[in-house]
Amino acid sequence: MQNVKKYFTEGLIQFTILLSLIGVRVDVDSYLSGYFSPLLEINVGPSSAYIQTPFHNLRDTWDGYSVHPKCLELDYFFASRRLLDEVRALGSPRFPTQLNAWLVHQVPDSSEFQEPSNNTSNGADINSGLTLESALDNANHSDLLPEDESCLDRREECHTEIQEQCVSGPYIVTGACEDKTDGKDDGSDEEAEEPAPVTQLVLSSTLEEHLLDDPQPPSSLSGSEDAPPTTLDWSHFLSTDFDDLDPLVPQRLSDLDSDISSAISQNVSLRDAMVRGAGPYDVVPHRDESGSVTQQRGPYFRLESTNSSHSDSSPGVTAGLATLPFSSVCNATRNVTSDSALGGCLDEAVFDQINLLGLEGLDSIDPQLLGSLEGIDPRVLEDLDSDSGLSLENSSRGPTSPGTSEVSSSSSSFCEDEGGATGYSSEADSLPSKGIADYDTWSQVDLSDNVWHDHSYSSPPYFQSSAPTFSHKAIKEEPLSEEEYDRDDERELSRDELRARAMCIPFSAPQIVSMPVEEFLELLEGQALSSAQITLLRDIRRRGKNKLAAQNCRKRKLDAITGLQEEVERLQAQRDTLLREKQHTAKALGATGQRIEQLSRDVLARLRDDLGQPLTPDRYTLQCGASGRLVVQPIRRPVVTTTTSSKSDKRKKEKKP
DNA sequence: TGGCCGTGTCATCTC
DNA sequence: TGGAGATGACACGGC
Repeated sequence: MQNVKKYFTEGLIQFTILLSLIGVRVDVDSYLSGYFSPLLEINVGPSSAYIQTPFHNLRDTWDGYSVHPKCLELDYFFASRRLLDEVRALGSPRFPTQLNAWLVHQVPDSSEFQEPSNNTSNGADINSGLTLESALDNANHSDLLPEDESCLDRREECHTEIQEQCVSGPYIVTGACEDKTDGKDDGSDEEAEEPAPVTQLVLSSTLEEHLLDDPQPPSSLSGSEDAPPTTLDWSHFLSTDFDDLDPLVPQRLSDLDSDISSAISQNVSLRDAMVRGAGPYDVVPHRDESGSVTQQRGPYFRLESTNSSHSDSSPGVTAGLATLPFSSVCNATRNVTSDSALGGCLDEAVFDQINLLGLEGLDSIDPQLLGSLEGIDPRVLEDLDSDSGLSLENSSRGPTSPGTSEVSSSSSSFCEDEGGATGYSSEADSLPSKGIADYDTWSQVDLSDNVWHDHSYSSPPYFQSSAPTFSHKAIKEEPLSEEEYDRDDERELSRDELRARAMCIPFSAPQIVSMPVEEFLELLEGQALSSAQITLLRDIRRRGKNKLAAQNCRKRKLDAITGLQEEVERLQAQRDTLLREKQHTAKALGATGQRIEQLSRDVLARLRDDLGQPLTPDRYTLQCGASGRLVVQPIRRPVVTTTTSSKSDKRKKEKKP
């Protein structure tokens, strides 16, 4: 029973859509007890959930029907979703048909590229039946004219898609691609080369077959003579209620033109078009004259903009309101069947979801990327945020570093950045991370790449042997090799080193500097040192730390200077840019002022006063009111009072008292 | 030989 | 209150 009901409803849906295509409106809601009510919504017009415009107010009373009195936004939105599911259940969506609709839609546009003779036989007839969009269509064509070979290439790609889809027709072939039309100029031989000749096309509707047999262009099917009453109602509606929509749509026709032109210029790819928000749908209102009243949802995305183009031709209004199908041609030619009609709605719904899926796919990528990034060392990621090597240095120092707690992060890391400039503590900090064993090597191994200063500290070899009781972690590192001992002996020792040696202090300067305060205090207390030795140890430690601090301070200073220089350059560039913009604005303002002045003169020259004399700019001026009205006003010259009169007045005033 | 630069060191301040 | 860091100022050596 469920299947029977399903088939019944499906057939009813198709029949309803077919009727709606020919202008007969059927309220399916009353038959389908609400479950298939979305069909009515689809028939009625665009979903306000998509358009986000107040046009649903008009839609509610459109054609005398009260569509959905409550919760229009959500209802339409979910209705579209339900319809999508239903159509999916009905069968596979026919995207090729929809694609052909797009291509057919391009027929009048490409007619500009065609020979006049082609227009007479193919797509030109489509244009012949158009009345509403003549001006807009011309604008589109004018926009298309400058299009170069890229557009042709796009059309060739489009043509390829047609062939691949194996669903094509004579109008599509001739209209979609210019090269194909050229081939038709040469003769009908080109058609033989078509991989999908017309006779081999499989069409899903009898009407389509009729169209194929009938050389008459698709638009003629829904010509003005056979236009259903609904189309007339629409025309009447559009012509009468348009002014009411004016405040709702402040955009101008030029905006629509630009949109349409852009949409046409990038028309070929269906995916692109769908992603772009169904831009080509804006173009479609051309086919409104065809009379098919299928409530395509084409204008959903662009309803706001299309409605704004209210001026003369009002094709945008046609499209926007309704719903008047962009694909009237395709509807008339191919999508007249229920499948096609559903496909018109379905395809958008499907592609909406595809777009959503695409976006969701992006979201789904992130975890993958994150997952792939999991294998990366977190420190590397931290480096990306680190503007300097300071934090890196801290992380690389490792727990075995004796100076981790003692030496500040900035100071120790700075020495690493400097390539081991002259900081012993820096070397002491960096050594463990580099696998260098002992602090005694700190001054020789790495530092001297760039700078080797005499003031650097080093501990003599005998310090190593003479400090067996020192429990610092650094001492546990690998001992110095004999070569390193020799080099340490050979190199010139600093003053503190010499003093330490002279006073038989059993610790190296790096050890003294890098060890924590607690250990240093324990060292002073537990080693039974003399006061001179303690003072020297404190001085060594103080000077060593101050050295690192000075290095850090200098580096920060350089960084600050560099940053300020960059800031200065950036601000100078910004200043130059602003100056250029100012000049351009001044030029534009001057040109506009001159143009306004010229226009004022022209207007005044055409006007006459009461005496029949032409108005001169010296006496009259044009004022533009807030309402946009242009008013001619006489120039009021200020009364010039001479100095003598003012003086006389003063005298009079003085005499009066 | 004087200037520049890098570095170490001191004095001072702040935390 | 002492330690540590920051910083200006100075000295020194190398180029």
